[in-house]
Amino acid sequence: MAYWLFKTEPDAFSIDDLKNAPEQQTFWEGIRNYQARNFLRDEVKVGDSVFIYHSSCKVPAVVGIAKVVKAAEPDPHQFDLSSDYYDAKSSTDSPRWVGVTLAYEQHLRPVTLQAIKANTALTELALKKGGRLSIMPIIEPEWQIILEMSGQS
DNA sequence: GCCAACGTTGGC
DNA sequence: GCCAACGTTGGC
Repeated sequence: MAYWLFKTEPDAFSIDDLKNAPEQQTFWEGIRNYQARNFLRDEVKVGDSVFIYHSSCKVPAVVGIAKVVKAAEPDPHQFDLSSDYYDAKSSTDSPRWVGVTLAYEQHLRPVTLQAIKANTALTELALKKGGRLSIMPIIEPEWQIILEMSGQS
């Protein structure tokens, strides 16, 4: 059982989109970064908990929680010529990119990047290090701290 | 829209 | 396999 933070641009796909999706689930598509891919493929497991983080928006923040309901499988967009995520160097024999399926759990009172940066108890969080990673691990104590910061625990 | 930080690419 | 150039990300 592990904890993760997934970034998303709310203009493209927000926590509300996840909540409103069929069965409140979505295939987390379009990860095109090797480090993030390796996490998805090797370490993200069914049952893991995920903070949804909104980036590239007015108030970057952790806005909710989702659960992993399906382990990594090939991202079909990499084979779709008409997709922005198309990758000519990937093949169906050995797909380069994968995605997992997430299920909506709950909204949180947003925990802003500003607040996260200001919290000296959060020392390990990759977000603080200006990481551009779209998927990053969170250690359990820091997951709890962020939960408490949102007023839930 | 700027810019810093980081990842990826490609020449050698 | 190094490293410079280039592209992308994402906060401000």
